[in-house]
Amino acid sequence: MRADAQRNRERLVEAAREVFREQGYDASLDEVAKRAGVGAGTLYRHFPSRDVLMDAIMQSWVDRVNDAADKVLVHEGDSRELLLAWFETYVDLISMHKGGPAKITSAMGDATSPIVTKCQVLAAATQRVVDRLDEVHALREHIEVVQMCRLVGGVASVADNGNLDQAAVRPLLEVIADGVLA
Amino acid sequence: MRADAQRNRERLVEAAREVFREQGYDASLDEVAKRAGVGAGTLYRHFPSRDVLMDAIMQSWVDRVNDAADKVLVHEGDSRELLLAWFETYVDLISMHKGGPAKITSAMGDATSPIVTKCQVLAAATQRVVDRLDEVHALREHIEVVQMCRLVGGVASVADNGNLDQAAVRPLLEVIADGVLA
DNA sequence: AACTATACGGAGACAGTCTCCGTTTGGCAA
DNA sequence: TTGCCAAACGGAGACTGTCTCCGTATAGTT
Repeated sequence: MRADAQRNRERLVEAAREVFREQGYDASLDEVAKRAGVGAGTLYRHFPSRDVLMDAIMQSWVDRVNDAADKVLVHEGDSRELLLAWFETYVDLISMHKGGPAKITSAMGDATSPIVTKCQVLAAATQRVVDRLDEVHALREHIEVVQMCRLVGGVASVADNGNLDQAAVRPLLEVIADGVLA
Repeated sequence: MRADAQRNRERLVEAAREVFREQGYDASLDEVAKRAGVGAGTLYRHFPSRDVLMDAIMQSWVDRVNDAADKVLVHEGDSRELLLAWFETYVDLISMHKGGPAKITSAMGDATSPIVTKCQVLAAATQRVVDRLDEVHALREHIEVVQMCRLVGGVASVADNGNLDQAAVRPLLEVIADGVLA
């Protein structure tokens, strides 16, 4: 890749991160281009769709997911507490931008989505938590990781749309936790 | 209201019902006006926002919610089956248009939303089911109806966004049911 | 039939998406 | 160093959807 292309790409990702954080996932892409100091054509050449741009933004996010899972797993406490701690972390992780929870959760299990790799990271992290719980046979049988992600993602979507705070989300996560525990 | 205004209003509601069913909640409002054979101004005078139009469309839907609750409540079976039957019905009811589940669920508990009355109907129907279950002390304590609506609404939103079929939704509802049952 | 409050319609301002194509430039080969 | 050209740029503009404004039409009254 040519040096100017590389530079513009980075500028675009940085601008997008900024604009999406400020205005949510539906922010204007022309605004992103403007803020990056490039033409609209350049943006669409690098990132043919909003989702592809989203995916690029999230490169660094992958590390954060894994760190967060590490952190939760060293925690002590019973199975329910561990699971709830992960659920709350999960909600935080996918709620970076307005519209993010719905976006990510709908891509969960869709192999053609531009952000599959990100979903896989999230699913893998959740799998680590599930493995830990399986060691002590804490979970009901036949529960799949994808299903847990959908359930928690659903709660996060509702919270995102309805501007619910953590206190309102907590009891919902408790119901799900109790539902998946044996 | 003048007779022509009345007529146009009805035409608009009918056209909107049609267009939303075909194209989902994000369909073009100018398209609705066109299909109704009126100007855009007329549409916006009658219905200042998409939500207000949505609310008008749903007038007849209210009856269907109550009928559906009646139907579920005469059903025999244990508490879990009753609850699951209602959850599945609930998902169907709020999934009339693409984007509907998220819309309705985010309005749940927001007193300023133009579709509050519709949410109240839904919550009241759910309350009837909850009352029945409380008779036999089937539910865990401290679970609020709004929370159940949010949980099931979350699943419906995810299913709507990700095009999940009933078979994929069922296990998610089971987890929620097991989580709220004592 | 005349009057007027009410309602209508659609042109057009505005905003966002995305493409097309003339122009510029980075990097390489001579 | 120079010349070349594939690669990349930029932004005008086509297109779509939202919503308003105001000149025009008419329902209902007197």
